[in-house]
Amino acid sequence: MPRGRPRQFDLDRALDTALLLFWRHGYEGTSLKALTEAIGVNVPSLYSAFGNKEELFAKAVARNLQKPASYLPKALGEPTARRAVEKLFRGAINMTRNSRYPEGCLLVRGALVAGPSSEAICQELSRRRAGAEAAVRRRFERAIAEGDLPAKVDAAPLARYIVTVLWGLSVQAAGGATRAQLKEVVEWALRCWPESE
Amino acid sequence: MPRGRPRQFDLDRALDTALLLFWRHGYEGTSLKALTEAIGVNVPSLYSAFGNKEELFAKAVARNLQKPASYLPKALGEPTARRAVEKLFRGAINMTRNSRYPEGCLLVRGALVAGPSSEAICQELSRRRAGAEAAVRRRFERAIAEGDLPAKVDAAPLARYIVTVLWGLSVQAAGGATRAQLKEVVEWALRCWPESE
DNA sequence: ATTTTATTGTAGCACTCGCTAAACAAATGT
DNA sequence: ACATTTGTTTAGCGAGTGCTACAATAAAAT
Repeated sequence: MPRGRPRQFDLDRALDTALLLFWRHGYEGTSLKALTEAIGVNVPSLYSAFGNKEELFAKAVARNLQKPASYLPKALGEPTARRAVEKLFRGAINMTRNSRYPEGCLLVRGALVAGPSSEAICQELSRRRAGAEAAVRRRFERAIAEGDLPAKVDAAPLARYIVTVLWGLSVQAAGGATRAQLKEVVEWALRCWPESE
Repeated sequence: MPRGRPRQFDLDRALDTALLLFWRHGYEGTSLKALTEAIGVNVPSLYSAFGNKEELFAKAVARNLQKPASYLPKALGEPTARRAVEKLFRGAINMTRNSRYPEGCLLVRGALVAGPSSEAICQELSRRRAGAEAAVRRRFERAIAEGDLPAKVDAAPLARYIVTVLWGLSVQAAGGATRAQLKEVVEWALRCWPESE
């Protein structure tokens, strides 16, 4: 056991409920009062554990990518690019319309825009989205090298298209689109797939 | 001339600068102080002219649809559904990457999520997005009735797919995507067009 | 000239924001 | 027993939030 007084709340549980709040109301829409009340802890305890609101948000984003959004790396592990994208979309819909989570992706809901004081948050999320896009692009580059995708296909624009649909699905989900409706969108989105022509 | 002391600022100009601020920083990220300073007017004048912050936002949204986002009804007036969608995407990119405007669409940037006090704003924007989707759907229904689109095509899912890409483009633009990159996305998005099969 | 009507400027309301200093409490180390 | 370390509690800071009461001002109506 460590030296001083033991912490009276679970760090991971606290981070999970913080994640849910940020996910639902966004960075600016989530107040410290809401956070501390939901976690059941006082403000200084939260600060000594996670730093400040900005750091807490960053850690919540990291946790989001490890747990609820872990479908992305898993999907990209599929043997073919086509199946990877299918699983990617399926995973997105699964997370995006899940009773345990808010509708849509934290990377889109968290802070697409913000006041002058929270611009760093926007940029952080923007980088994360770009990271997801890059991961998809690398998977397509591999698929091209393996002959899985036609050599004439350019990986970067295709990846950008796929994640554009992905972010669009988040907006739709945030607006109340049902799982079936999102599936229909994915069906249309996949009709342009290179192999099918 | 009306009865009392004449207003010393232009209502439309004020609404335009309010629109730009809401557009850039979102509803929650735009403070009354920022609004009044940018417009060059005191708080009570703003309130007597527009009501409160929420009403001002609603009027800014309405103005946005009349001016910067007027490309939507114009695009849907094109003779064929295919050309309508092409013009829709082109108009969206034009607005979304325009030096005069923030990057992306107000309907997505304004308030995708919000704190408990601003949920009405989210719903308002959600309704507006649904309205845009419905307009596209009706255009497709007309196209099907005219034989412009194959009869087996279902208008609603196709419209939902198109606007999903549209909202996705807004997220991409907000993240710094260039005009050329967005055009590449649109190219991919249009490859699934029914006629092309 | 006076009254009426509407906007403007000043000041400040009650409240929330993110955040922190200081005292108290509970564990370990010597 | 005592000091040390660490977390919790209480209380409150300064700044900012949306909003409004009130008096001063500028026009039209009488």
